[in-house]
Amino acid sequence: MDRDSVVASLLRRLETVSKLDPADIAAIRSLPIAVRHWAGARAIVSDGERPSECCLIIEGFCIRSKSTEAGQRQILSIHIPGDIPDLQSLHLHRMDHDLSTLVPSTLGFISHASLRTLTHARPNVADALWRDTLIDAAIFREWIVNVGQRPAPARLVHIALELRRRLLSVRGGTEPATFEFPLTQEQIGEALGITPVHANRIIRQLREDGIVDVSRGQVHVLDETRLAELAQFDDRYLHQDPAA
Amino acid sequence: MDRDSVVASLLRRLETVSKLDPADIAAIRSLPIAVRHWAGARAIVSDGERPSECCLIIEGFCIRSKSTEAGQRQILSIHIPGDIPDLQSLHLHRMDHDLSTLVPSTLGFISHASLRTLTHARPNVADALWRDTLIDAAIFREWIVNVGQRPAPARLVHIALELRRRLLSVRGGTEPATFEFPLTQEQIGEALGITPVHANRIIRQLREDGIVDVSRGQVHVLDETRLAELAQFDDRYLHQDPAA
DNA sequence: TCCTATCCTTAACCTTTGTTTGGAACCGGC
DNA sequence: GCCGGTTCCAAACAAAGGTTAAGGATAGGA
Repeated sequence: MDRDSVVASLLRRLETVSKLDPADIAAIRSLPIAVRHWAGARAIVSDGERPSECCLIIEGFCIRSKSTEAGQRQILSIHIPGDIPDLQSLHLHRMDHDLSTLVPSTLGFISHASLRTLTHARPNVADALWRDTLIDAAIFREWIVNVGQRPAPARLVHIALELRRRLLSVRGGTEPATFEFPLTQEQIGEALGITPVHANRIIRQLREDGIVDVSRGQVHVLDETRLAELAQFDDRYLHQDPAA
Repeated sequence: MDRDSVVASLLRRLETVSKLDPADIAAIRSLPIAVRHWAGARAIVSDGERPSECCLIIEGFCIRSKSTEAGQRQILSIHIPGDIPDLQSLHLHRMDHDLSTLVPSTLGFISHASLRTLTHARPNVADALWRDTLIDAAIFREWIVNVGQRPAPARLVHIALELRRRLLSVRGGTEPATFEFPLTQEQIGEALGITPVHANRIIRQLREDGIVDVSRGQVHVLDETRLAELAQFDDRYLHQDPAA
């Protein structure tokens, strides 16, 4: 993967979310990024560690998760190319959760030192990155609502629609009827706060009802109208318009 | 309330969480803050609005919450003096949730303009405030785990212990057996993702079991050992040590 | 080709939580 | 001292989700 397309994914992301002037863009372009390939289902950084770099997803999917003492795991967020899922480690030095790949992925590592130099030199870039972490937090808030208030089927379709919406900033175009959703039923359960058995139940139900088919790492929307009605998905919390 | 003690609550908070040099502190001290009093259970900023200032809690308690179309409300966080619960509005211009008082409170309003000037002039202060919003996000992550994975009684004691721990940075001293917890049972339900009836059930159960007594806006710890065992509370996610 | 591991699927049964409802206690205002 | 609204308390029943257990599909490796 060449350098330009590596930075491109990051820039596309920051620009869908913030306004940057040419000098800012040039400064971001000159960030040193170490590209590495990762297998699927592997830890990138783990709870308790003190990383000295942040991880840009260039290709693939990652998740953040947190485990209780009782051994249960909660998935906190799903990440796509262009995301820097552990940007918070720049200021929160000790990890309080895990970051790992979902599928084989290409990752770009950027040292905290170079990011700190950049943000101190260019307040505009600092603001853009800060804003990025704030959107991250906005998504966490929506997930609290999701897990706390919605019944399990609505929970599932809500995170699916969120992912589809966010993928637009990478894949471009309009919202597709079929898109990648590389979670096993067990992982779906971990994201929704339900058991894998119950995840299976609701997936089957949604399929039988002709609303949506979640299988083999993909989502196929069967009935867009009833899906929207069930999910109550409003993308405002994603703050994707830099002007707004 | 005099100016010094107003800024003091903010400084105490930022300093328990970040390192600031004398020039930074002086700059923060010179921020214009408009002090206003608010009744209990009143909105401060609402979902959809575009505030032009941030709100520092000087005295009292506030909550952030989000409502679904179905009319259910989820409480997202509880805030105490020294917190700036809507600091995110500095970069996320449109509110995606509500902020309101829980009890009569004294609030200090700081304009976005003056905050932006300050953060651009002093990258150190920007980092401290950024870090503050990142801790906010870390708490959201823990709440996702709380609502997603823990049974209802553990959920309740977990947020109670979190509040007690955070109150230390305001009240000082060591963790008290009795502390303020100004939520009605209905609000407790909204924070835990359960109905008020079920909130009542588990509160009663915890009291009968001699673990903790939650009543009249207060928490009385009856058995510290069994409480810790039930809550599995580990304060690492609060990132209260600036050095760590 | 078989073997193995992972994932998906299903069923029966049990526990937790939601629903509905009603009453008691408390509190501020008159 | 009474009154209307909260808040708290409680019981009976219903629904959602968890547990356990087991068989079946799929895919990659030997």
